[in-house]
Amino acid sequence: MLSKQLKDIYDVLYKRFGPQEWWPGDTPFEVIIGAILTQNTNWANVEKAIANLKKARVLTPEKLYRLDTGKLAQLIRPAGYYNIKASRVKNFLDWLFINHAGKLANLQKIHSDSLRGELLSVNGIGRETADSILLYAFKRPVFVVDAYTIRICSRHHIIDSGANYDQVKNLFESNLPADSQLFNEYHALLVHLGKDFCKPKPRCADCPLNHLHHI
DNA sequence: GACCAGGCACATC
DNA sequence: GATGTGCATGGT
Repeated sequence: MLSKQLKDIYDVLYKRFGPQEWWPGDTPFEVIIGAILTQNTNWANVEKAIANLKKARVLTPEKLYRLDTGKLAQLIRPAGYYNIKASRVKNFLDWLFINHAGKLANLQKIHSDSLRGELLSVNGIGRETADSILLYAFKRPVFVVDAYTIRICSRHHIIDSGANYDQVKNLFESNLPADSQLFNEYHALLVHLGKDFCKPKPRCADCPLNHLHHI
């Protein structure tokens, strides 16, 4: 039974690592900007970039929308890929202001599937970033898949290697209750596990999930 | 110095 | 649909 297996994994991780209290960020807007900045980037570097934005007092939709893209790029330099990420932040803001009056509150009434489609239409927002925004900024019961999720599930034979993003997302969403708090904690726990035990070059001898394979 | 980090778009086959 | 490449800083 897949749902029991997924629940067992969650219980093991929660007991081992405890609550993760994601997403780190004071406001939904900060969560969204962080979701774009953390693409393929260590979170510690993103924190430096966000600190720069706060220090410059531009971490609001209005201020960032008006800020010159080159200036934005310099502020977010520590996050890496700063030119392309500055464009991506701008693309999101263009969409927000042109289609939704620049107000995040206007997004609350949009259904998750529809909002996901709109976010995916923004150049620079892909599936993981869109799902992170839906779950962590808007509390929608959407499961976020990332490189760690696929690697962990693949190595523990929960999915076959080569499974794509949507297959893995569908697996979790179909076999767990649609609970945003559960999905929040589950994804964060998988990332924690991945950082400690599931790097590309495996060091999985002491992985907490190993004892679940009691064949 | 090598490796890695909470991806994505785009070109190409 | 699968695969390869550019994008870039900073920690271990």
